Amino acid sequence: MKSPQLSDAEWKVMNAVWRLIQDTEEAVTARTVVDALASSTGWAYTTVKTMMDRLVEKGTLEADRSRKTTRYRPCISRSTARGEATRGLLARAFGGAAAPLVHFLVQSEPLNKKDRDTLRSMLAEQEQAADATNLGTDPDREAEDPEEPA
Amino acid sequence: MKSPQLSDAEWKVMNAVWRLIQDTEEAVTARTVVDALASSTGWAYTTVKTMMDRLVEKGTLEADRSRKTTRYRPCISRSTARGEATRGLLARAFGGAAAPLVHFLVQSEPLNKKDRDTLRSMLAEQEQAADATNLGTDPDREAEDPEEPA
DNA sequence: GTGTTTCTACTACAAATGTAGAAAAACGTG
DNA sequence: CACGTTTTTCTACATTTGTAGTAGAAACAC
Repeated sequence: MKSPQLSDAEWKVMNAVWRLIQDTEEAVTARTVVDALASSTGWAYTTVKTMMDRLVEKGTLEADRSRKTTRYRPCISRSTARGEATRGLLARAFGGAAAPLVHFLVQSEPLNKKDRDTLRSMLAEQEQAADATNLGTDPDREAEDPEEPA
Repeated sequence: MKSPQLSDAEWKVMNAVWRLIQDTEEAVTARTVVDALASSTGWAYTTVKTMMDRLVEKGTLEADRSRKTTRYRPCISRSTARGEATRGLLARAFGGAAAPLVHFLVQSEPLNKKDRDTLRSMLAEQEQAADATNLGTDPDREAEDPEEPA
């Protein structure tokens, strides 16, 4: 079920596919992807084709061979892939806890006003959710602090 | 200068090294690391040793051969490594922009009260910094929104 | 239908990663 | 010092990733 983590080059391909699909609403050909990547990577047709076929094997892309030229479409959404990659990073580098990564990100890359506002309202919502859950509960105990496993 | 991205297994080793160093304040032997990883990975001595030596080649660990048994110590701090890994993820999967990842994280893993508070005060600080910078400036223009490159 | 352009399928091959065994070297100790 | 215990060094080997060439099949262009 869990698609394997994408490699660097695979991300480039997938990013192109997601973008193109979004633009055209249509499954894309390898050629389209090659062209889309040409300026940034300069990859040969066969290079991209090889990667796309490998991605099909991995279940990340799906190939539609019903027409003259094979069309590809993602099997997982960009956000799913992002989620998996993020969980991977969290697991590998942050002991699984999201908070340190959030802090790190906000620290290292100050957000602009819009993002700050969005974030604040997300926090407010969580505040509410927490309040609701914790009515009549030990007011100090809200969420454990997962520590890196030994 | 930029240490290469660490692989999964390498993160496990480095995590063990950072943890042990923190505990003991002393450069560690391969044996110590093997033992520390034994329960979670079951790796053979030579496996760990190989990885540690490769990490030395990569400049991630430093070997001190002045004593009978080689001692290793990290060449980069855990936070530096985390930063690099995070930048890698941002570049690969989020078009380089931190905000979407922050939102994603906060959404997918609600923060506890302490973390929320910390985060809010970080935001407040950035608010202030932004205000200070923007005195007498077009009040709408604060930070551009980097878009995924074509 | 013949030539030209494009695709597909295979194959290749080097570097990196994951995992470890074997043999040699060094250590510690009776 | 001879011997058992660790360490170190080398070597090995399967997989995955990055990158592409070739040859034959298909499709297109007239």
